[in-house]
Amino acid sequence: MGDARSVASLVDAFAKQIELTDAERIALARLDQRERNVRRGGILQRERDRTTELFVLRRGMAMSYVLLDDGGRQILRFFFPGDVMGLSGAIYRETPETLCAVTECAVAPFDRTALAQLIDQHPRLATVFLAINQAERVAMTDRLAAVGRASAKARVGGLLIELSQRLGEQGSFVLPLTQEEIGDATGLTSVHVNRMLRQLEQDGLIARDGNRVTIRDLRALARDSGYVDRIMGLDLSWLPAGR
Amino acid sequence: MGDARSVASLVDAFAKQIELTDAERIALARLDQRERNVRRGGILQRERDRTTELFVLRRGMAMSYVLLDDGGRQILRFFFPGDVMGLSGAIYRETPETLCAVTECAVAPFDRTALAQLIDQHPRLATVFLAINQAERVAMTDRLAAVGRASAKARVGGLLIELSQRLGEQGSFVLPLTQEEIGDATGLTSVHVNRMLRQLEQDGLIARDGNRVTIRDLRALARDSGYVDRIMGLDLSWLPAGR
DNA sequence: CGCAAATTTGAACGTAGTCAACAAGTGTGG
DNA sequence: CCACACTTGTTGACTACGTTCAAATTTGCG
Repeated sequence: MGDARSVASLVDAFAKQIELTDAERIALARLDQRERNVRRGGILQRERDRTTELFVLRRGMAMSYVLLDDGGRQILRFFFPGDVMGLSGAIYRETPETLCAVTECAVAPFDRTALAQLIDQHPRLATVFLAINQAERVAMTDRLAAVGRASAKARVGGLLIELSQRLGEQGSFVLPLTQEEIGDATGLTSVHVNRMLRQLEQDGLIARDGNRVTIRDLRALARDSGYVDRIMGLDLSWLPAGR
Repeated sequence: MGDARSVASLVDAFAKQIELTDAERIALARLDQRERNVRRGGILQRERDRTTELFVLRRGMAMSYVLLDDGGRQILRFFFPGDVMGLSGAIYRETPETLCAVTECAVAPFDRTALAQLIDQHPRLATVFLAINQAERVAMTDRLAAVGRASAKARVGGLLIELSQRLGEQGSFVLPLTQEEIGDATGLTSVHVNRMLRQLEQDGLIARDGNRVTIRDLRALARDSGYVDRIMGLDLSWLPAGR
């Protein structure tokens, strides 16, 4: 919910969905008062940890993943400023997934009891939370469909589009992931990711210069990748008035 | 969240997570008063529909899926009695996924405004909703990891375990899915699903008699499939008192 | 500068997909 | 009650996409 070089608070993220009352703004702001910096590769919480902490990502880019028994890992999603991280850790006795900083990050940690208190006092925000959560589930749905059915080229192309929407301008951005990480997110080997990247380049769909990627033909890339844009807005008009 | 031949209400499902107050029970019961029967294959809501309706599944088994541009489809999840269906349709202007009855079903429809009202009056239930939702996201996460990395045999094996937990006793159940549907859920072709089923049978991991499947060696099947049991309970001890 | 990580390329292999044909089961209408 | 159509399941031969293994090259960092 904002671009990775920018800074976004929880208030910003929620304000994009509904008109917040002053009391709601104050309550949300209380959740991200503290700030902690995390360096590239830093682990915020590890699979199987017992933790009750959640985070708002303020600056940078993070990801969540699970380790597979064969030693590999599956990257589940990427986080951008304004996103809440670690909700699943808060509701399970043991965290099911690892949270890790992709780039240097700033996060605002808060405890799940603060979340409970927020919901108790501002029920409408609970619904927004629920909606945002559901939107993330839908996004994961798209990933599942892509990983299940799409060709390697389409999967890589789709990921590039997603990243360019989040952290680029005019389709140009610095790729913060290694090819191995792209593979772990798309279910491919790093070798094959490499081949697909060069093929996309050769097809004229993207250009690369070092770590900088430029989408040259978004239309064609989106078509080839079966990319679905879910930014087309939630509809939260049915919520009751805020407190 | 019970077995598919049984009947479960929303109250049952929530009561498994927390101690409900009388007022909460009444409020939840109000959501599933009406009952509608749906025949096998019936569509509850179609992708791109504009609907504001949610459902509690009372009896039977249902599924959600998205259609892919190449004509295929990806089955996203299966629903069992006590599960809430259609939340994503309620928060998006257009439903992102189709809801379809796998077996003959009984559902209780309610409008999203009723959900908003519930949350407003019983904020604690909102948190439970959020938690259940998150648990579903985690389950989808496991699917993503499986589809992304696991072998065909492991994917099919994992699905069989999941189904046997939900609708079987002693690892024996009537498979309500065609092999094509299993393929659409696991990202495989029906032909290959067939091969994997017979291979699992030949390995002595399962037995088949018509549509009845019996898990012969759960231990080995779970190991080979990298099955993760997420039933190991949510931790909702941190919620405030109910109203 | 020197080392480790990341990228790039090639060749051989294997898993799963495709195409095709047939068998078995199911429901429908004559 | 049977004939027919249609869906579902089963099997074989061939294909192709992506993996594996290995090695060379480049990049970035201490």
